[in-house]
Amino acid sequence: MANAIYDPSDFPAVAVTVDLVVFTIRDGALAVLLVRRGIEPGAGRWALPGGFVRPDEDLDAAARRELDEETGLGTARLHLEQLASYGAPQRDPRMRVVTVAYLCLTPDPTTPVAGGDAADVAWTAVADLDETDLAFDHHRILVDGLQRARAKLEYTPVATSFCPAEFTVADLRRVYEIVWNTTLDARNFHRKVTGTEGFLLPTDRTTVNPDGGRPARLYTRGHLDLLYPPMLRAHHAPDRH
Amino acid sequence: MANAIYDPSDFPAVAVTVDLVVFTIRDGALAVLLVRRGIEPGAGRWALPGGFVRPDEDLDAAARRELDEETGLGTARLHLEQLASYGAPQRDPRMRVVTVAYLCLTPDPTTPVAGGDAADVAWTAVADLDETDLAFDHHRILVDGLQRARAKLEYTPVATSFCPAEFTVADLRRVYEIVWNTTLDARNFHRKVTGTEGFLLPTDRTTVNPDGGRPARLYTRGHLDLLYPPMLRAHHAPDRH
DNA sequence: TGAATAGTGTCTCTCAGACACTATTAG
DNA sequence: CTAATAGTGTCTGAGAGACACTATTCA
Repeated sequence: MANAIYDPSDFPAVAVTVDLVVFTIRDGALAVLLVRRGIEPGAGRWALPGGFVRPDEDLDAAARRELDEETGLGTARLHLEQLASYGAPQRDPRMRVVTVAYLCLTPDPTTPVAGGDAADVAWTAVADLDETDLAFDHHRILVDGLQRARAKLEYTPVATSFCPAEFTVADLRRVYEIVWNTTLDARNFHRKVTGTEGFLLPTDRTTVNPDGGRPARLYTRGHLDLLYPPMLRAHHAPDRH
Repeated sequence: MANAIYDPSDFPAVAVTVDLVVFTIRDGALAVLLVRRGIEPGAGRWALPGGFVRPDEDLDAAARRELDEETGLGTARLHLEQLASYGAPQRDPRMRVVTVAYLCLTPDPTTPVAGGDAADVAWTAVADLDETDLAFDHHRILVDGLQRARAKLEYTPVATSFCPAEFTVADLRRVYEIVWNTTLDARNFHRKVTGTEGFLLPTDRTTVNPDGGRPARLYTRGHLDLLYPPMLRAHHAPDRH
C-alpha cells in the first residue's frame, strides 16, 4: 500500500465479513456450528455463522460479537483465533466479499444454541458433512479450521478449551482421540499430560464413576500456552505388515 | 454472513490491500524488504511493500503480483504464504483499510531490487528496526511474520527457500542460526538433516573452500513439506547454574 | 606441514510407546 | 467377590546433544 492513492474510485466496492468455524465435542464426535441461510443465494443451505464487520470494529471484535449473537455463549472459556482470509473474486456471486475466518473451540454448551438473527442454527457432526453441503467456499474454510485445530492440539494446550472448567485426564484424552480420530494409550497419555508442568492444575476433588471404577481426579487448565515437548501423533505412514 | 442483506449501503467503504513481509538473508543477517512511502501519511517513512487487491484478483494472486512488481524476482524459487489479516478501524487514518499480510522467503537476490512504482526500496536488517520505524501497524505485521518464519523452520523445510538452488549443509545451518539467532552443533545438524529422508537431495557436485577445508557436497531441496521429527530449538528456559 | 572445514562414531540422557501391575470405587 | 476405571512402574527403542575422531582440501 506504500505508494497507493486512496481514492474510492480506485478500488471496487468490497465487503469484509467474518466467518466462524466453531467446534465443540458433542455425543463423542467433533461438531461444528452451522446456520441455515434464509436468503439467496444458497437459501436453505447450511453455512458457517458470520456477518459484516462494522465500521468501527476491529476484526477480532467482529468475530467475538458474531459469536455472542449466534450462540449466546459467554466469551470467557472459549478459545478464539484468526484462521485465514478468503477472497476469491467469485466466491460470492453478488459482489466482492473478502472474509476473515476465525476458529473457535468451546466446551459442549448445555444450553442449546440461542439468539441471533439466524433462524435455524445447529451443531452438526463434522464427519457427516461432505464438500457440497455448505454454501460458498465454507467447506474449504471448515477443512482449514479442522486442520488448524488438529495441529494446535499437538503443541498447545487448546484441547482444554473443549473441556468444562474442571475435567479429568480421561476427558482430555477423549478430546484428543476424537479430534485426531485415533486412539491413545490411556496410561502413557496420563503420564505425559500430568508430567508436563503447567499443562494441568490438580484440584482436590474427584469424579464418581456411575458403574464402578476408581474416582478420577479433577483438573483445571494450567497457565502454559505452548507444550514442550509437544503431544505426538503419527506423521509417518503407518507400517504395513 | 448467512443472513446478511447485500446492499452496499449496509457497509462502509472498505479497501482491501495485501502487504508483504519478504525475508531474505543478506550479509549474515535476516533482512526484510521495505519501501519508502512517497505520500502522506507517513511520507518518507518505511513500510512493507503492498497494494490494492484488484477487482478480479484473488488474494494470493494480488500478493504474487505485488511481489513481482516490487522486486522483479522470478516467482519460481520463493515461498509465499498467507500470514494474517489486520483491520483495526484506525490503522490507516484516511479510511477503513483491511490488509491481508503475506510472508515470503527468498534467496539473497544478486540483482538489487528492481522495478515497481516504489521510488525507494531496500533490504534492511531486521535487527536494526525498532517499533517506531515503520508506518501504520507494519511493525506488528513484521513481528508476526518473523514469529511465523521461526516456527516454520522447525517443522517444515522452508529454510531451503532462503538458499540458492544448490547449497551445502553448512549454508542451511547458517539459515537456521541466523533466523533463530542461536548456534547449532554443526555435526549433529549435519547428521539430522541428511538423515531426514526427503529433506535434501544430494547432487554429485561439491563446493571449493577458498582458504582450505574439505569440499562440501551440494544439495537441492527434496520433496518433503513436513519435517518429522521436527528440527528442535530450545523452548524451555535455559538452566541457571 | 598446519589451518580450516566436512563429515562419522559413540556415548548418554530423555522421552514415546508397549504393557504388567497396583489402587479404588460400584454393585 | 467381579467389573470397571484410575493411575504407577518398567522395559525398549528412537533420537537429541555432547563431543572425540577421521577426511579432504588450500596455503
